[in-house]
Amino acid sequence: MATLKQVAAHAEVSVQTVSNALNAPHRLRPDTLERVTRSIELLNYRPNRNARSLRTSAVELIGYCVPSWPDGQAHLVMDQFLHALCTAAENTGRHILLFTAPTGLDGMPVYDDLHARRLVDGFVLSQTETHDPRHGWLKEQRIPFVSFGRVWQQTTQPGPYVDVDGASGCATATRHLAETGRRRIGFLGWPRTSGLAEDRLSGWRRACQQLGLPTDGLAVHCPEDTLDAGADATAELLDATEPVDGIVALSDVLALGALRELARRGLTAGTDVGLTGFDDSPLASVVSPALTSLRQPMDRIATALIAILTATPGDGAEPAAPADRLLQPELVIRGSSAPG
Amino acid sequence: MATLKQVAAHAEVSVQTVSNALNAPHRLRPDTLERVTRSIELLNYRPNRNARSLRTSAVELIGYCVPSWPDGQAHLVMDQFLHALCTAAENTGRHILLFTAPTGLDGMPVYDDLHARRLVDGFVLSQTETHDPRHGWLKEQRIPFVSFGRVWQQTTQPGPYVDVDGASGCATATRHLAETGRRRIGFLGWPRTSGLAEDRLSGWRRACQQLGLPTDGLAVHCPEDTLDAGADATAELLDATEPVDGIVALSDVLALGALRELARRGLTAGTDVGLTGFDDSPLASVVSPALTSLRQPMDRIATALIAILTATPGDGAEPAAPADRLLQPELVIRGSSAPG
DNA sequence: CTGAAAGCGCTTACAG
DNA sequence: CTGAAAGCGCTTACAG
Repeated sequence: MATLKQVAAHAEVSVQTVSNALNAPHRLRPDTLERVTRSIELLNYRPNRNARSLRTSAVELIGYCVPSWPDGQAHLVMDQFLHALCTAAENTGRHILLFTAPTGLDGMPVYDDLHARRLVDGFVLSQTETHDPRHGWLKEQRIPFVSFGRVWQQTTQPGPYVDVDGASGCATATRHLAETGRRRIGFLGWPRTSGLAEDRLSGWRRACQQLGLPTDGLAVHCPEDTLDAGADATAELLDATEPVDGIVALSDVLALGALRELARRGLTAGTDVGLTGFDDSPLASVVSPALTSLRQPMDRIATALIAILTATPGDGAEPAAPADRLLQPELVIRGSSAPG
Repeated sequence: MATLKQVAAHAEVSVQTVSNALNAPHRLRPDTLERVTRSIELLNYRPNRNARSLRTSAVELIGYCVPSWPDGQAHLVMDQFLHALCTAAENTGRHILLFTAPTGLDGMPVYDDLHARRLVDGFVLSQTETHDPRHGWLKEQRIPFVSFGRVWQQTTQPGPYVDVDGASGCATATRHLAETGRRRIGFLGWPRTSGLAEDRLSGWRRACQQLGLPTDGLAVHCPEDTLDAGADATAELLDATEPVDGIVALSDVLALGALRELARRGLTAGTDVGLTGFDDSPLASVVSPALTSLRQPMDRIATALIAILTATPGDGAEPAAPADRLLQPELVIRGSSAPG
């Protein structure tokens, strides 16, 4: 492995000049730059990142805690997110360092340690929970971070974030069902203690109200995000005196539960009942009829996360406008919401 | 941030002694160690990893290329694999660095660069293709790596690997179907140019022969790993003069295609036809009936990968026996193979 | 068992 | 525009 010194000797300049050729080429005279560049290529020189990091105390590495899930509950769009995050990081010359940590406050010593030992410059948080305690802790420790997802605090969000506009997404899905002729559209949600659930619910309610459609008794709060819960809630909506003809589900899993319950009753999604999910997970295109779902714009999310995390205070690209932090999901229309 | 120097001053010893307290505590007198340890804790000292890496030229980081998939084709068990890999790496004091690269030989400059700049010590390869060119290239460059998956070369495997015993797994699945009363068991595979497909096919064939069951005309090679391909192949097996009553599918996706085709014909998996998949992906437990599938032992795979990659030549833990490199998948039995 | 010193490979004021 | 020198925070032979 060639070093800076060897390149300098080969090009007959000082090491400082070689360093400049790499990091501030405009400081060199064109002919010097040319000569140094040739030596660099000839010797196949690559700067040692550890030496650089030691000097600059920036490692260009971003920590991401790989979520663990209770048995079977896979994170269905994680590979999309990770790929997007990786690409966005690489576009700024950085990389993602993966680690595991206990959930909640118990995991914070791990974050602290990675930062203190200078394995990472900062963190991207995801799997953000309602009232997630990590954000406040990191902020207090002055450890750089950015969150995918809001903590849904009453007060202000502790630290920067990017999120998907779930309310707007569910409103879009609701309007879509209305446009395909549905007049009684139910909502499959989670318990109201979840900020995310509340947000998506509000979008459905707002759209219904604007369209003059009923909402009373049409929102069911599933105790957990499982097929069974989704199926049970769907049964409830179908057994009502006035059954629904459309269902906006807060997640693909709940929507799949709805799909199962419909099939069990001999009903067809898309024909008898319009149905939409959320996340556009791999499950959505696998079922039959395929599931209409709201896709999170992972590339834009990742780019925004990295941009915020790596923004140097005072470079003008300061506090992103709220609109930049709340990205719109895209409705991917499939058979489950075909015109009835 | 406290440095070694500051800790040394506080404990009234040399920096060398503090370093030893951390890396070779047995060299210190107990009372010295005690005093130094107290200073370390008091000052909340954490060794700077960059300085250490610069000196030792080992970064304790392992590169993993996050796969990108053509639209929709998600890597359904990637989150399981990544979590296991992360945990295994952390158990040896290491971490995973994520990166993206073009597939095949085109990506090798990225690997080379990460290694040359000392961002990683080596690589874990997955998504190993039949005749994967990466292995030979890395070996030639003397860049440390270990592969999840075999390259299926005629000659010897270039470099160390860990893999799942697909042949044995499919034999197990076949015997399982036979035990539940199936007598005519088909196989849903991929084209025979795939080493992995050939391996799994051989397990099915071997088991059928041992059980005295027919195999002639019962293996279908699906052109691609999609639901449609699986459904078409299943139709072929069911439309034969003597239709099958059992199906071993090489992947969960193909099995899901089979499930769809069965349902379309009013047949029920588990009752009319026994069916198994491979991977135990999140899809398996979501469909109805749920899919019996072969689960890859991710924790053991990851542990073996890291152990092989980080084995220092000459520490006795040398060449793993073939048995340690070929792990057995576990048959997770669900409704699709319920006794008929 | 403990310490003084060199050095890993860079970057960065500071001179010239 | 270019160079000599200091220093980032560690570890590692080498003495004592």
